[in-house]
Amino acid sequence: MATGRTHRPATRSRGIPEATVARLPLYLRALTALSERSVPTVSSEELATAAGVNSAKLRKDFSYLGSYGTRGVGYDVEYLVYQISRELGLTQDWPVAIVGIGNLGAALANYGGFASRGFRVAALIDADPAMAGTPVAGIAVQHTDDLDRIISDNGVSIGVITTPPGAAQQVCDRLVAAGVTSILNFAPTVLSVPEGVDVRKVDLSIELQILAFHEQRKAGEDAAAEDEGAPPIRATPASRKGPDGDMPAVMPA
Amino acid sequence: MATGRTHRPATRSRGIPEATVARLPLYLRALTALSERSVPTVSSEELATAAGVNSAKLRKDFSYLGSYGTRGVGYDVEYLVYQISRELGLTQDWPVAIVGIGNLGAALANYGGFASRGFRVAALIDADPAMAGTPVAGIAVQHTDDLDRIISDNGVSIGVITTPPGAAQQVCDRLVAAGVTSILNFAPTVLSVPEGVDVRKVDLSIELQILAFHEQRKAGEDAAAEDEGAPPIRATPASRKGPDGDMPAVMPA
DNA sequence: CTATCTTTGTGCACGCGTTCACAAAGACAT
DNA sequence: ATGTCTTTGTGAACGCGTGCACAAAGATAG
Repeated sequence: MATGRTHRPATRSRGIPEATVARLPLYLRALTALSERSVPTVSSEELATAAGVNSAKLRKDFSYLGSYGTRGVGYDVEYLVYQISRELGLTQDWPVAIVGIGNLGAALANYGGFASRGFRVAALIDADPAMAGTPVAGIAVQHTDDLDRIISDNGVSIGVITTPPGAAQQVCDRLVAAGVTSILNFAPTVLSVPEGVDVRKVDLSIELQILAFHEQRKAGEDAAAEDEGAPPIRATPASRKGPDGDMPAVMPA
Repeated sequence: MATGRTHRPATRSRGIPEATVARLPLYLRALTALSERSVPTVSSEELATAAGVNSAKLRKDFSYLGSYGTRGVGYDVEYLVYQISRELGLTQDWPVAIVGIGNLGAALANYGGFASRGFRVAALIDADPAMAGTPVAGIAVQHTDDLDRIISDNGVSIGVITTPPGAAQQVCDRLVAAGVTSILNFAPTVLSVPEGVDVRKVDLSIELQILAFHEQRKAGEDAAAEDEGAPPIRATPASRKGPDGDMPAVMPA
């Protein structure tokens, strides 16, 4: 039974803030584009606009990595690409395992941007025996029974969960038990992991709901101010699937 | 030429902080699960652990919505589900258009959690003429040429971009011109949008890179402290596709 | 060698978010 | 009616992240 520990563990390992780490990939992408255009140097102002951030923020971010700029000139593109890549750990190979080869899992396996920077889809795992052996994106799907061995054999430390929500926690536990210490979770579930395991979640539904909130705010400037002050009596928002009609209808406040 | 304005516009419309808005979907999900189990009330402590957050944080979040709890008892599940749904704008229907029906776009169209709460896939749009008319997830794909009309006819205000990165900005501009004011961007690009348009990005590559950073930190406690102090001379991280061999090799610091 | 000009690196202040800790409020038993 | 007990709601302190504004550094020209 996993105790609800979902904190990101030891984010601030030493120095370099989490917010900066989250922006480094943005900088790296912009720098790579410049590198492909053979641009030798770039100023903080140019790079900041390319990455969509403030220039002061960018300079402060880079200051955590070291003094890699030249005053009056800017930053050397190639050198900075290498430094950020090294800092992010992209100079080494990261075998990744995707668990749950449904629509989304298959799409991720086929996603080109996946393997772009050091990440390599090392294994596809699914619980459906009928899928075992089926090639997806040129890789044969393997069965969940062999999960432990697959993770070990390939030295996978990063797992991607694209299973239905009901199976996510179980898959997560098995991945962690097999040695995975970083998990990218696409299932709409709160995963409980032991200390030392990182979990990042990608949740379409949440993103849409946040957008809907702002959208409502934008549209609500004129109309839709109907019952703002007086909350409606209806304690049943819709026909919820309750076993009996025993819904509270307390209506506090 | 879009000026690089990627700030989230007017997040703090009135009251309710952005961080709280981002957590409301989590609470809603946990509450819905409780509702389906016909649990009448729940304490902040229980709900907090179910949602994977701190109980004090949850109470403060709810305090922004109003005083919906009963001291000594907790929160009424059904009532809270309705209040949060209303606050997030989930009581109304949100037609969504997905642009770019590749692997990812098709997966999203088939994604069940999409239509779960008020969101309805109203249109699928792709630039490939060969795809026009092809049904994906039971919806016929339409061509980009009709984008403007499709958005208008269906009253779409939320667009999802799953195109290749090169086409993302152009698609974004067209969506905005057609009246879309909220965009969920899966393309690895920094989108420039005018004031009043919300953009949220989902970037697998960035998530993986952040995980790799922490992974490297975890693994780097024992070994991998090789050349920390002395950065390598190699200014060319790999064989970059430069037109000529004119790479700077400046090596500052 | 000196002056000027550009751009970095950063000290500082401010605002947001998180967490603690506790008083107020209500349920429940007697 | 009174007391006890549970749980909410929130004031206050703290820490992190952001942005301003400027001094230091180095390039470049004369």
